[in-house]
Amino acid sequence: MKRSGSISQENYLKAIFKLQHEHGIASNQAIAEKLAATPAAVTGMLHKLTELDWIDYTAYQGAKLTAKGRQIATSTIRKHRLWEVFLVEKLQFKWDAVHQWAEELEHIGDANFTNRLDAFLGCPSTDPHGDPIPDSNGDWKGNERVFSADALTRKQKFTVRGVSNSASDFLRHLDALKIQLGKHFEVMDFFPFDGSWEWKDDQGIPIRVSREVAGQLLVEAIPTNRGNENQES
Amino acid sequence: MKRSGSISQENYLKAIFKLQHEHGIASNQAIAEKLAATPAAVTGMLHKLTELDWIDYTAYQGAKLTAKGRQIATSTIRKHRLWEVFLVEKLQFKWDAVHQWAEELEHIGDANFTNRLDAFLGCPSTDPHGDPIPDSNGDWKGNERVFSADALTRKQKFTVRGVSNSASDFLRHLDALKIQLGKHFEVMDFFPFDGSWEWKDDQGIPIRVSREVAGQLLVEAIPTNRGNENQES
DNA sequence: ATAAATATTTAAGCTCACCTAAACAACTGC
DNA sequence: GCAGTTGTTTAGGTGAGCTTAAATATTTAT
Ligand SMILES: [Mn+2]
Ligand SMILES: [Mn+2]
Ligand SMILES: [Mn+2]
Ligand SMILES: [Mn+2]
Repeated sequence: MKRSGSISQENYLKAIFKLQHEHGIASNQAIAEKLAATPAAVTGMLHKLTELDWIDYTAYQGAKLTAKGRQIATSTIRKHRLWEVFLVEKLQFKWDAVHQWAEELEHIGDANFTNRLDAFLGCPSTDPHGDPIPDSNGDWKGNERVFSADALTRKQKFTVRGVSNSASDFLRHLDALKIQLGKHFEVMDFFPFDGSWEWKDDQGIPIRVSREVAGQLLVEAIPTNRGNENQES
Repeated sequence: MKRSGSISQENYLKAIFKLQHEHGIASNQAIAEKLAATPAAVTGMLHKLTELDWIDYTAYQGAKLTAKGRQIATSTIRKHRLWEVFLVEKLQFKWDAVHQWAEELEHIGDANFTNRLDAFLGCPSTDPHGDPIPDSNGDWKGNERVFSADALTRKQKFTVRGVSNSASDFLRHLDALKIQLGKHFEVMDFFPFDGSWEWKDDQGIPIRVSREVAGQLLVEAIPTNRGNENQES
């Protein structure tokens, strides 16, 4: 089996997929920004993707994926995230170094290839940044209990579940703070002056976290034993 | 670190590298055949590679790699063969299915990436087809004791070491004959009529091997205990 | 409602890597 | 040595995916 679309086409579909989730529709400008291209280039490609029936596109309105377009987009995202797991788990890359390579690897391999990679990696459900990995049908279960760390409240215990920004400098900053996915913390204090926090980790070691960091960190609250609000059976 | 050359350029360097080994120089026509392109396309690319100082090229004469060109070529071959090992050993692909994917994967990753992949695979010295894997300096030790199976002699015991043709249909034919790399055989008979052979494997099971198969199979003789000709200390 | 600002499309042109067809150079046979 | 064959290069052109600049559509502000 060959690649569904060209590398460029797959990148467009991926961008449209993500923008559609955020804004309901992908505007020309937003696509252009995400792909570091000019709006003129985007218009041209949107025409081509419309021809291929991978998007529905109305001039001046924006683009939405068709079923086939969505399938290609999610399969590309699946490959991207599986390769990132491979690079971290098997090749020992740091989590801030894998995106650039995954951006190339995601365009290689068919469904059979991807399923073998998936099996080899033990069918992981999230990538090294906490993002969910779609299954071969393009479906995945998001964790609804995850929310941005800037919405935490005092005394709350929580687990770090992901990042909403995968930029290298942010990830390296988290390394410096010894903040890793899966690690447990408790909110000690919040400082309205600058929006910063004091948390303490499972060893009782305190850290200071800026508003910028908390705003891009995804966490899941740990229900307290006595507190029983919003508990799922 | 980014890719040394474009994908197309790397494919040209790889082709020139192999042709140079076979014929001392890479002719326009031979390159064109290997890359399934027209001679006119090759001339154009040879000009570009000359500009980049990756080849020495004299019009109407042919191309030879410079030191830098050789470095890029061997590093691409290294990546190709390491990925083939990965696909067979880790993703359980059959040896006739890996070349197509390696042809794409070989263009991804820098030296650090490749060295990590190499380490993860346990620094293999040959790929699934018995071809040697260059080290990070582009050097490798060929096995001089390897020769084509059609030069075997009666009663000779030998080990299958590689194939000089990696085409899928040939590899699948070897699978059907249960001929695998590393397997031991003994020559039972040779039939000059059609150039075919009878061999028997380490279980004593006899197989018939055609001239076409023997001519593309690489083997290494197993020295007999009493015979001591050409023995290295 | 209209003017200004913003977003999008069209127009023209670029680079890369390829193609075909024609011109040209280099070998080959005698 | 010259004709014919083979191999190579040049000339002209294509398509994908870009660019900038100009034209046009849409949205926002007054
Ligand atoms: Mn990524
Ligand atoms: Mn990509
Ligand atoms: Mn191969
Ligand atoms: Mn290749």
